[in-house]
Amino acid sequence: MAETSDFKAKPPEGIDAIGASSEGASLYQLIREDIIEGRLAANERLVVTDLARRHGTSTNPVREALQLLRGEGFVTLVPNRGARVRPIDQDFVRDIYEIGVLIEPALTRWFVNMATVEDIAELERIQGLIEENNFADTFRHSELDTAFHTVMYQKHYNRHAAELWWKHREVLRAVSRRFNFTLARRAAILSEHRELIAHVKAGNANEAAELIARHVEGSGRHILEHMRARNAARAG
Amino acid sequence: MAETSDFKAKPPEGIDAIGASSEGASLYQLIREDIIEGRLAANERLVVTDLARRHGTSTNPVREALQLLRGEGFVTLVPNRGARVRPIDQDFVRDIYEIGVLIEPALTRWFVNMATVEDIAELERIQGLIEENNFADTFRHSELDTAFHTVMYQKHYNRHAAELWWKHREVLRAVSRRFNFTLARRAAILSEHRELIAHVKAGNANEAAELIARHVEGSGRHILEHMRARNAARAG
DNA sequence: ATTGAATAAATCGTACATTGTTTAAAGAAG
DNA sequence: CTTCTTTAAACAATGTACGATTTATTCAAT
Repeated sequence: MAETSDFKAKPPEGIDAIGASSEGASLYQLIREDIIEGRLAANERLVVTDLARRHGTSTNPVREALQLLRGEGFVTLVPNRGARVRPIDQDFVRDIYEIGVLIEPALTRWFVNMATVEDIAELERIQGLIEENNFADTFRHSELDTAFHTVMYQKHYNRHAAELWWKHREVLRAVSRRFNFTLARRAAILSEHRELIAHVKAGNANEAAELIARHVEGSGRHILEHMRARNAARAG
Repeated sequence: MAETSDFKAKPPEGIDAIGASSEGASLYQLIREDIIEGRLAANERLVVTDLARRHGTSTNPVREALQLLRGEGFVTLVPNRGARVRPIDQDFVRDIYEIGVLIEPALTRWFVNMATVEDIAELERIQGLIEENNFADTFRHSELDTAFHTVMYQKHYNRHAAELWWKHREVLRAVSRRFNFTLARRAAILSEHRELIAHVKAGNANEAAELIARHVEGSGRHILEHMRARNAARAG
């Protein structure tokens, strides 16, 4: 019933019901995307009047969007000196994937103990689509992969943890979109997902948690290596 | 040399260099305090014009402060319907202390491997003050206890994790300020701190991490039990 | 009692005034 | 002539005021 196109990755239930003013909401999203997609350079100044002109609004919605982004950590503000893009650099990526390594195993452990037949079927269905796609369309892979993990975390009782995961996920997804998956990483992703499903079916919570720790660790390292390579290429 | 009064708990280095406008900054802090201290009821409406009048400013700084608070998760906003206080209830507390249980052991493990003689001396000094105070002044205990853990986490390379810890810590501190420590909890805190110092001295990272997990778990449960008791008292 | 229009209230966007910061040019000292 | 200081003007952030739009409330009529 759920079809291919359903996989525009959406946040888990009850998360991030964006509530800025209508103008502000879109502004927030636009600026935020520009930051995590890398269209705005690290530490670039965000001049309120410029942004307002560019988006055809007055300054007030821009100011509110910037405060919102500051609260979420994507922008730094110095009094009377305005806002700057918080750099999404290697440190940033390392910080958040390391937090993922700590949190996701706990979320996974709970999921394994609570998973229904439908949950497992859904995992297998998505995994089927992932293997069918087989990294041909990397964007699609990213969406499917996110959907896979969302199935596991979306019902978790700890909404803070799930929300944190989602926020970090969005950043990592945006960053990794700039790179290609290595063959080794592709193989690891597929086998780890399959193994994970097996653990879920068997109810092996601890094994699943351990596996997810490795999975997240591997994903994080993969992204970091790509970033390092690109930085080296730029420097050289 | 550092004296008693030094222990107004301050955030670790490089964290939360508050950067709203001067008016906005104080507004942000005031509203935020009102929320986590419980002076503003759960789900209470935050009317911009009221807040502006009450604090003697115009509406714009208030709006920006609210967006900032929304970004940090203390306020919910619905377009065209304004802001409400996000309830800091048992779920909220459980969520964030559980995240602490996952993150703090990792921070601790790193600290144990990196601790200098000065770090350990500082821990012992603070622990001395904690035992000297012996919960006579509960506010002072709270400050000292926070300082104790800040020594461990402030130098950690993962600024995101440290920042997260600090944000959660502030909330838990505010909530627990409304309750008294049980005798059992007092004993546990003192002995766990002493044991922790011993582990740090011996370089037992794993034991220290395990201990911190128990420590945070115990602290969280303690707060939750108090909240439950009070809710029961209110209902009955 | 329920619906619907009138009224009140609050949010949201725009425009503007004020204050602080940055830049660049002119002048003084070496 | 170069370098440093001073100063003024452009620039941008912050705060205020106000009108427009949306939502909530009241009260009358069926």
